[in-house]
Amino acid sequence: MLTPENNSLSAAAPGALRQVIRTRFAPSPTGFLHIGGARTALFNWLFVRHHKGRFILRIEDTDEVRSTGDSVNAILDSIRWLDLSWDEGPLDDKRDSGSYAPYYQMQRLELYQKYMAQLVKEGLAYSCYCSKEDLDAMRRLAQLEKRPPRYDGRCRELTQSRRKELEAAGKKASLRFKMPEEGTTVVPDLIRGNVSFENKLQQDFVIRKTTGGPTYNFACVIDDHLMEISHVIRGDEHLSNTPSQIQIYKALGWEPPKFAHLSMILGPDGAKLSKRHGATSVLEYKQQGFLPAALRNYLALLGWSTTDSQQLFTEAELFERFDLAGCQKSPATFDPVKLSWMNGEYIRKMPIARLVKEAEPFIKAAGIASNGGPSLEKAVSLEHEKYKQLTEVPRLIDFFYKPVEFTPQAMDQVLRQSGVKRILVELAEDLNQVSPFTHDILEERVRKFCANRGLKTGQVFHPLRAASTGRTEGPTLFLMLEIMGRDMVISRLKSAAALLN
RNA sequence: GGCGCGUUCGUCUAGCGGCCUAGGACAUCGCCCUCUCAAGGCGGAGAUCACGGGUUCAAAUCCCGUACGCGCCA
Repeated sequence: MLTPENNSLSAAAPGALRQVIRTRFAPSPTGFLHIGGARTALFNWLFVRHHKGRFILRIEDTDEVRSTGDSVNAILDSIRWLDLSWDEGPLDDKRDSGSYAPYYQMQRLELYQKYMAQLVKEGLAYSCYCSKEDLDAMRRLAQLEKRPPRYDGRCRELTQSRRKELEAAGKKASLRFKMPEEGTTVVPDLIRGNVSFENKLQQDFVIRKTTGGPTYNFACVIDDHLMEISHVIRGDEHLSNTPSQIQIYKALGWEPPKFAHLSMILGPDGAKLSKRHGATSVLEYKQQGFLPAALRNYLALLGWSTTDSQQLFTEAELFERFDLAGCQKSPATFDPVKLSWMNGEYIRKMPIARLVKEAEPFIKAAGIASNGGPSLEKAVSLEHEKYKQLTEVPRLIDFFYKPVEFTPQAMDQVLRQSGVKRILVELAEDLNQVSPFTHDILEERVRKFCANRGLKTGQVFHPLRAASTGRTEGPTLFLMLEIMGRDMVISRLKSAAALLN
């Protein structure tokens, strides 16, 4: 049971602590966490880490039909994977719930009701008995008369007795907020400057649905205030809602937080990024072998930049350099190619042991078992500079662990060339004498092999690679042979030779 | 439809009145390195700063309008 008394907030004076930077990410659990949401969460998080404030996670689950527990889990998993640690929010084994709990809106209904009652009492909100049909008719008429379709305020002045009648007739009521009819509401936005809206063009918006639940615009205000959010950093799509919210703050005698509206993320065709553009869920990026740090770095650059256009940032640099002033007003197009490049940069900088650890799930999923072959560390390190995504690791090392499969190019362009069979047979014999079987000795030996026969190095190197890996591309040859080991190399040379006539 | 926001290389962006013959990054092209593929190094191409008017000695930068895109309301 939540009452103002046991809500610890009543002890803390709202507004008094505003110098503490507090931001929040408030997703609706109606699906997975998508890239746009992740970017919003990231900016809130970076802003807070820069200012040494607190990052709050709040679940806006008041849409009873569309909200699901699975979505909550998917979103929390995504945020955890991205490592955007929240300081307060849904309980988690190691996180403090904070003193502003609960963080699920459905558990805060009594709080909303309290402030709804206050507004009604002060004459700032009123019951509206219009049915969906009434409202539809109103809209159609407005369209016919070429007026903007907005609620005409007809229930504002209902008499007590009329109200009773309607209620007796079983009419369900929503609660509407009385918007001021004159003046303008200015939204001071940290990214866009002052944006003003004329009050007479706004409408008396619903704050409580007929089902009894609060609407987004209302719950959001109550929570942001009670949770002492200092900066509301959210997507552009909420800018038009902000004047309504500011009026609620005013009606309740509260000081609004600072606002910052982030530009949207678009797909390659200029439309808002969505499923038809490919992967939009954060978890899909995990599956595709992106590293959280790389995704964070890439996302940070979508709509934010420094004056020197720095591209790669350590986490500490991001904390230090991030600010709202560097945020872009215009929307940004998501570029998977650049993300991929950046991920490659992160992989290259990663110590090999760490890379192996990160890549292991992908290696296992590809059916590669490391027993019976070289160590994964050795195999993976050979192509360290080549991976852009973790998903590429298995197919660049699998020939160490699986039977050789010859690509058409390896067959046609290399192995089936004349004289190759003989080279392979002789090479197998020659390399069998090599000791120790190390890359420098091997290289010396093979070069000598070429010189003795008057062959160009390429005439031998390429067949050697094709025979031992089945491919025309791969890691640096002699180091690869060393790691493969004498037995495997010799036997592969022999069986490749046997394959040729 | 009304209101709001936006518009610099294909993409992300620097730029906040003279430093801009517009800088960086990804992508692209060429060369070098080289046993292949990468990585790396060097270099090139790529933006009439959406368009049209102003203001100013001077505008990508300030003001107004138009177009287009997007968002919100329904």
